[in-house]
Amino acid sequence: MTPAARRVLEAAGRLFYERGIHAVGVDLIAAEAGVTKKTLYDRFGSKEQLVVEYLADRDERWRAFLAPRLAASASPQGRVLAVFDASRDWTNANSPRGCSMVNAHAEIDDPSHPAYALINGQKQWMLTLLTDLVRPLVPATADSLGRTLMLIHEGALVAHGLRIFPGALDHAREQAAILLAGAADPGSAN
Amino acid sequence: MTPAARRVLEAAGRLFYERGIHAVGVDLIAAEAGVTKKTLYDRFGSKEQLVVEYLADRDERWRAFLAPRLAASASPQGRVLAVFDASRDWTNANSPRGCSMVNAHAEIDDPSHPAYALINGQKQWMLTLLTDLVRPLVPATADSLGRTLMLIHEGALVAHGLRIFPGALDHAREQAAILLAGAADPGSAN
DNA sequence: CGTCGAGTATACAGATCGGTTTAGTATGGA
DNA sequence: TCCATACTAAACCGATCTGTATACTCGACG
Repeated sequence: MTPAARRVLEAAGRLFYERGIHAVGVDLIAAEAGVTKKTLYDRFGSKEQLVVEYLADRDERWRAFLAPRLAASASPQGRVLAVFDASRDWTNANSPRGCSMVNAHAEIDDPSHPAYALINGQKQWMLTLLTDLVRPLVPATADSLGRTLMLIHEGALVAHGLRIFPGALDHAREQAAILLAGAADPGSAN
Repeated sequence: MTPAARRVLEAAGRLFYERGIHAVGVDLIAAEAGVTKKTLYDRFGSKEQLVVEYLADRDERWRAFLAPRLAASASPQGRVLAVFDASRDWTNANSPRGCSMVNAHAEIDDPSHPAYALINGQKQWMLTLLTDLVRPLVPATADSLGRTLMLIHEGALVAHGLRIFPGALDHAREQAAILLAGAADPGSAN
């Protein structure tokens, strides 16, 4: 990726996330990147493709942010909680307005849009991750617990983005810890 | 509200929800409503105001949908579960693409936009409702349990809208029931 | 009978949209 | 030296955007 392309992607990412995809025009992106529209179209071809690369880049950076924290956790419980810790730090630093995938989904109705598969894939990856992390703890009910953790996690991202109440991700982490403790205990419902 | 205004609001609500607010122009709304643009602007004044009335109307209809189900439940537990049941039926009938408030929020960056207060008010209303419903059960920890239920509920709406896994609202209801059962039990955490 | 509100039809305005085109500059490697 | 790549500058395209203006019809109501 050329330096100009990197600046375009940075500007597009910032503007798309803060103002919404349809609300941001390519002229503004080019201007903010200090680049002409010709360069933008030479590198990305279309606004649609730029949207796809924006989402792919954000997902990639999130996974790179999460990976070392997962690797640093020794226990399954610790790894699940590391996901919530990482989400808290990530949202505080990069996502005041909630999940970029969810927000982008709100603006894209066409399921054949190339961003659709990316958005769905990202959520499936998170669900699979959480489910796989709890499988050693609760082999029989890993799917159910994974889904519950997913709901709490997604709910916390929304609550954070809409400022429903402060500390949503901390609260989510607490509840996740309780669920994990209850799951480890044999006589528990789930 | 005149018949033409009602048709405009119906068309706007359908199109805004299905395609996104910025993706739908007033010309299309007027055409779908079988109305001229002049009539639309005579009744609503601006697209922004139409957006506000779209969200207000949807919120009003949701509350009207929920109210009798709450009234029909005798116990606090039953009323909380009635919220999840109502959400499941409502989303199946009206919200294949998730919460209209969350989706609208993704498209509105300006906190001074009149829709902002409406969106925030709707979420605060839901949080207060859930918290007040569990207060008789757990007077000391109602705020915490209300927030947890809110996270699960919002997460389920997102999971439903993004098709993360099927039956998200049923799963949310199950988990809510477990939380309520655990909360009623004295020796429990939370 | 007269008036007023609600509506249609249509043209228009100015801005912005995504995207293209033409022309030219600077750089670095074969 | 030659040539491809990366870029700037700026004009241009047709379409669409929100919003307005003009002129008219129709029915209800006093």
